[in-house]
Amino acid sequence: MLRVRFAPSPTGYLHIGSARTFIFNWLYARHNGGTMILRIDDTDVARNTQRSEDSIFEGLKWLDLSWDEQYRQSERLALHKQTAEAILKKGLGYRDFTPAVTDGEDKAHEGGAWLFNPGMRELSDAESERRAAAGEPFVLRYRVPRGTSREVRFKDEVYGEQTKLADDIEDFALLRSNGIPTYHMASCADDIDLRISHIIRGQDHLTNTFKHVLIFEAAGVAPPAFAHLPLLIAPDGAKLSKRKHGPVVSVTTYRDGGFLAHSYINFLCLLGWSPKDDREQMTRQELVDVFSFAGINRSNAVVNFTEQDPFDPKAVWLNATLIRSLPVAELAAQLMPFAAAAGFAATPEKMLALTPLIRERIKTLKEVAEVADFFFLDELKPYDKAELTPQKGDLAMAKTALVKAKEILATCAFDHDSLDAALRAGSVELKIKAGQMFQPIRVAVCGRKDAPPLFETLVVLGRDTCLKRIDRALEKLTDVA
RNA sequence: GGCGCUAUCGUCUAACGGUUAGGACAGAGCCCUCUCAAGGCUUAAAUACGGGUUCGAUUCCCGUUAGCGCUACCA
Repeated sequence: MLRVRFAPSPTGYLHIGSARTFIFNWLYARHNGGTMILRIDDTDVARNTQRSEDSIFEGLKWLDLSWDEQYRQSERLALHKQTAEAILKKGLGYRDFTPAVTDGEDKAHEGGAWLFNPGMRELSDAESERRAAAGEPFVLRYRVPRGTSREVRFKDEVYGEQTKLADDIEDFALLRSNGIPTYHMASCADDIDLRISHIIRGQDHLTNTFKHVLIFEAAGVAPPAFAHLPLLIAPDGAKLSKRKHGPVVSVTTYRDGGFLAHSYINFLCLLGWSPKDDREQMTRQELVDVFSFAGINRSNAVVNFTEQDPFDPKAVWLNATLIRSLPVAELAAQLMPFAAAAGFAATPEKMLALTPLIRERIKTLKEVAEVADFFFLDELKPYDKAELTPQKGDLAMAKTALVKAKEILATCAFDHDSLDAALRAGSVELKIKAGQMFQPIRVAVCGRKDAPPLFETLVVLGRDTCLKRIDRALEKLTDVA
């Protein structure tokens, strides 16, 4: 039975790299009909926060990818300790009574090679038991084979055969002096207990895997399959970090920026993985169908953001194309909360009417605020009357066009074709080009030159609003001859 | 420092010994057009460096360089 897990630790918000790890796990599980498990790795009591956990769930909820089972490591401590103690009993671990280094400054083995503490490693069982019984705090370490030329090995589904000399692996901790298991211990004990068959995670764990193989071995279990993912990095090559790169690394930044969850997923899939043909825009089902470890790359991928623009242009493009391909009703519904956030009194009916006019003009849902403002504003934002000037014309031409338009709009049937015909006829009558006729009207009703096609816009706006706005424009032109 | 991983256009990537090194985003130009978009077409842009192996290397091997990761009683 194929079982995979996503195991975030609640020490920060849901990170873009974690989101991709989650997605790849999900894709692999769904592709193979396996089980997707969410496990909250909260063994670092000091750094866990509720806020962080909330943000992880918030991000996962937005992604809208399901999981089948859920666990919390802090509720499974007994199992972890039990597994650690079994390792100690087998003689594969030992107690290290060296006091913890308290001040961060003294980073112990700076530059030097720290592999193990000989004195503690060789403590006799009797001595070790005696000191433990006396209540002396200790950290439980794995007794990594020394001087045996033993090689620890595993096959990574992405990086291939991996080997490392046991002599190069330090005696890592299993249990802290407060009795809480370390990440390595808790993670492996849970992976064993939850019968995880494939561990899919970031490449930052590639070298940790040798330790994990040792733990599985000590527990007498065959290790699962491993697939490490290339890391997501910043344009400067550095690892993505909250402190250095700010909110760009958070999943919710994309959500709040007006991205559709699926375009974000699609974008993330393209980072470090490829379907090996030239497809880039793929549906969820297509991704599930084609996903495999064979398509995963080995080199880190840059998330291309800048200080001015937090979003990768490719993600934006993917989002824009998905917005355009969505059924109008669905897009309109997605737009509603963003319109509300912009302070627009948007009704579903009105949104439905204007969505076809803006769908090709917005790259994110959030842009509804700038692109569709004139559909909602009672009073247009102030604009310079010079804006009313038609191409190759002047304000006088704008004025005559508007006067004519007012006359036409007052009586014309308010549908696309009638308006088209009447306004074009108007321009012929005035002996100006159609474009010169349309431009002043557009600016008068929209407040700017960049706007959706004119007739549809007029229809959605309605006769009253159009006439009122043309009047307002003409007021600006009272002193024009 | 030790150990490990990686290296194709600015970015994401394709080419699992033989290609004019392909696609996409971003850029530039043209077309379409009532503005803005969307769309269509065109264009510029890459195999880190040095050695091998081979009839032939982006591809295999070695070295150099660079980047990243691990080296915590963080995960």
